[in-house]
Amino acid sequence: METTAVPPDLKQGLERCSGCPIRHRAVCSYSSPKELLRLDETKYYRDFEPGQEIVGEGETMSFVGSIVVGVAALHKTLEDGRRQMVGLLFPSDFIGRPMRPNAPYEAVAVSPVKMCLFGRAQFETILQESQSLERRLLEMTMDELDAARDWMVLLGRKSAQERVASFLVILARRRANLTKTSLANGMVVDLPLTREAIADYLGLTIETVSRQFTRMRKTGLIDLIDRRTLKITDVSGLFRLAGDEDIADVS
Amino acid sequence: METTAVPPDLKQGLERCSGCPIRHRAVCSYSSPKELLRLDETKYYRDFEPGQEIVGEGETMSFVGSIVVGVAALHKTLEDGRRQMVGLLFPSDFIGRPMRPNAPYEAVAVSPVKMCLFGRAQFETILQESQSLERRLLEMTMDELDAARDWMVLLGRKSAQERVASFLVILARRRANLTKTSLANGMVVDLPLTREAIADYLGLTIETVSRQFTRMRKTGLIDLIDRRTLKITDVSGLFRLAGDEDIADVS
DNA sequence: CGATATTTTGACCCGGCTCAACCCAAGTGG
DNA sequence: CCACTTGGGTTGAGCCGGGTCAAAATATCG
Repeated sequence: METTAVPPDLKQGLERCSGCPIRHRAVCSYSSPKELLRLDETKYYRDFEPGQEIVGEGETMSFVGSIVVGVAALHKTLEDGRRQMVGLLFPSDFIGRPMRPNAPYEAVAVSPVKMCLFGRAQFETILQESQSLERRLLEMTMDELDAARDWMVLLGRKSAQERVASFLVILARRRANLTKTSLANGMVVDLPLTREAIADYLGLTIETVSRQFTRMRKTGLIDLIDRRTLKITDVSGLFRLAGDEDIADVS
Repeated sequence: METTAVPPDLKQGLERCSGCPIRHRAVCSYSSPKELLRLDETKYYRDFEPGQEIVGEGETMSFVGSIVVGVAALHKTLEDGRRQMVGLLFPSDFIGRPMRPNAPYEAVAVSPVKMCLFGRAQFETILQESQSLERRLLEMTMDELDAARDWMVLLGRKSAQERVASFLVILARRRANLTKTSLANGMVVDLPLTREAIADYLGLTIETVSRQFTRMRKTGLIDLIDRRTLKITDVSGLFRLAGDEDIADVS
């Protein structure tokens, strides 16, 4: 139960948990200073290149952990190659499920990713003894379930146009939260995903995604700055298109 | 902390928790006899008619609890009336999320439903103090999340034919588990849902669902016995159509 | 037995998929 | 420095699966 067998240089670069950028939002956010010390001893960091696989579909996971920096995607694939994204993870999101050795999906780094990891067995042991970790994990799982259900509505009932609009709204919301600016016309959003990944997210083809973008440009809802950046020129129009959002907090 | 204000006759019919049909699978399945006593004191039963609303979308829930008998569905609805089912609940499944007062979906009884309920605030109190309840709730939430993600693949990438096949496979699996018989040709499955509910489940229209059923009848995959019952005449064919299942356990 | 709800079937249409060409930016090596 | 490749993105033409609308068939229920 000492420091685990991790190359010491991996411990460099990022310091103790107390200074961790996701300290207050990740699975450890309810942990006491004492518990944090224990996690501190056990954790290690690992980096992933864009496109690099974090775990394969069906594979046994040797670790679980949180995204500290970057974006990762969870995919499921049918035998004939059709793919559907089933999770999009940002810093502070957790990958891996205690008590469930096998990943039911593939996890891939979308941008350069830094993860804070724990050996799965070790994490399970800690979890057994920690009410606060378990509580937070329950909360985060419920949030993911809520997101998954909104996503199901999108996939089951929305048109291509509405799907793309919803996707942009999600990104804009996220960004507004993070930067604590309000959603406003002229807001610049950068797309963390390629067209292909967006298509996988939305249950569409890349061609359709592309067409919807240009259509929204022609309608004056958005400005395409470059392939990874766009400006929302008509927030309320976009929200109306997306369909299911509380327009309430568009100020 | 006594018995809550519930008409005493509701306490009849179903006895103490120890004899409860879902005792070993519900949220309370990890609870000690001592904890069970506490739950026993707090719980009450309530019945819902088919079609009756259990909670409305966005409504504040005054209770949480488990389905003891029957089937319930969770729906989300867009402003223009398009509906998508986002959850299908059977006995032992749990409705309501601690620490989240508002339901993000509508819950409706599909068949006559008997629920074992707790006041939401009371349940939250008990949950604070109970590792075993919380652990089980976490497990169940993760299971739901897994199901939701399979469902997303269905909605995002499968054809109408594949969706209906997948739906039947899910029902057949469930039934095989419950009755402990293996999946076999000639297995009779009863549909707990109307065509409309099936369509909502699958992200299709009732017409398409109907057409796919008759198509599968003509192909010799199934026999339609009556509108709520069918016989699977070609299990492996059905599984192949469904596409993503481990055909492994078709014996 | 009429009356109403559910399901099936048919005819037609359209949104999004397929296939293919083209564009554009960023390497890469001669 | 330029020709060539390479990978992502856009655009166009045509098709088809599943939606829409309408009507017939089949329960279900007083």
